[in-house]
Amino acid sequence: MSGPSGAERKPRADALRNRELLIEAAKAGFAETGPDVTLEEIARRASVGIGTLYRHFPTRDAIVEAVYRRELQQLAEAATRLQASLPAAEALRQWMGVFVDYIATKKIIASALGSIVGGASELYAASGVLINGAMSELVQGAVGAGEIRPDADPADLLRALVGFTYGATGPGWQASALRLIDILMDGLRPQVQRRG
Amino acid sequence: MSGPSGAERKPRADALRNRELLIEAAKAGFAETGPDVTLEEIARRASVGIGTLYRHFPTRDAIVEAVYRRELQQLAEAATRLQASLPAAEALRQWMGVFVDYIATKKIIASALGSIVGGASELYAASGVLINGAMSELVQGAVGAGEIRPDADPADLLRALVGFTYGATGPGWQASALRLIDILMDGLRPQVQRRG
DNA sequence: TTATATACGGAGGGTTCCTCCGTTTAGCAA
DNA sequence: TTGCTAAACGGAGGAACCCTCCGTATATAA
Repeated sequence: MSGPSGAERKPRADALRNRELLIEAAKAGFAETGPDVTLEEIARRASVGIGTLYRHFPTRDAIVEAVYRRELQQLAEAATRLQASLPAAEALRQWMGVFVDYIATKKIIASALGSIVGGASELYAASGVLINGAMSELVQGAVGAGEIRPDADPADLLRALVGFTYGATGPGWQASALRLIDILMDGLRPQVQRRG
Repeated sequence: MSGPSGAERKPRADALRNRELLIEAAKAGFAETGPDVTLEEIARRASVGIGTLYRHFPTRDAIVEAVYRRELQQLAEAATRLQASLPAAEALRQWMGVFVDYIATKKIIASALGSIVGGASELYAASGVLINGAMSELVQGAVGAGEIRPDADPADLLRALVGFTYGATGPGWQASALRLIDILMDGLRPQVQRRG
């Protein structure tokens, strides 16, 4: 399935089509039913057999990753746009707000997000690179501009940001997350002879 | 099982004993095997039948809550002690550090912690009161002493703190959480005519 | 058109959760 | 101490979900 290289054939059209149906079905299933939607339900929504689902995605995590890699691509692109149009620290702040809005809108599964950011799993490496890279760019820009403290670690901040979205089910979580971003940004201001 | 009130009998000694065995077995099972330890395994460890486990704890969440209510009691008590011996903002900082250490040592299950703090579920109401109460006391003390900004919301800070422990499996998560607490505390300092 | 590799669907088995019912046992009253 | 009965027990069996394997279908290349 990696393209025609020598003796290999290109994937059949029906397989490509079914894979796409499964990703769309999974995306809808997670959004409507939640993280515990059964794989049988996803297969049913895609009008394919359960064996087909497993053939394309050997584990539940595999289909989760496929669904969210696309979503996270858009977040990474937002970072680039914000950086091009705003002062560095303000771009960082705005991006974090976009992140929170995005999580709220797309209802990304908490455990998947943790794995994507944690980076311990090979499966989520591609998604992890996108989102970790975006945060790194933003932080480096703000540090370079002298707008946030130089000891700010992008990985720390991404963990915090993901943590602010954690439990994204309560009624006021979004407003709470945005308030926390404000406090965090205040804490990131360059220190003026505080504690050495 | 709520004590002798009128015609009701007090619980039998064997039931009380088995309930205790189940809680201890669950605690050990979560710590050794992780959040996915089977209920059959917990029953086996406690040397009781699976029906007995269900009789005492109708759902997995019920036994999780019972295990962790005790753990969280100790965290709540730590807040009281720290408040009695340290300046207000320093007590808050230290308590958050103790919280992180506690999560690391006891390996509290992330989803349970989220539910305890979120407060949406009746099941976790007792545990939630403990931990939300502790944070409220600490924040009120620090606000009253003029050591942190008056708009600091205890529920926000608790969400942040829990979020910092999220994904508490990576190699450097603990140090990262402690760094984030530092940044958060910096952000909580009373504002000096910054943004109005 | 033919041959063959790719891809399919779903039956069946494994695991875990959960209930129900026959049996046991603890506690209370006489 | 004895008898009664409600509380509590254990585990068999069924449901739900995950996962694999194999007979069949189908897309693609020659």
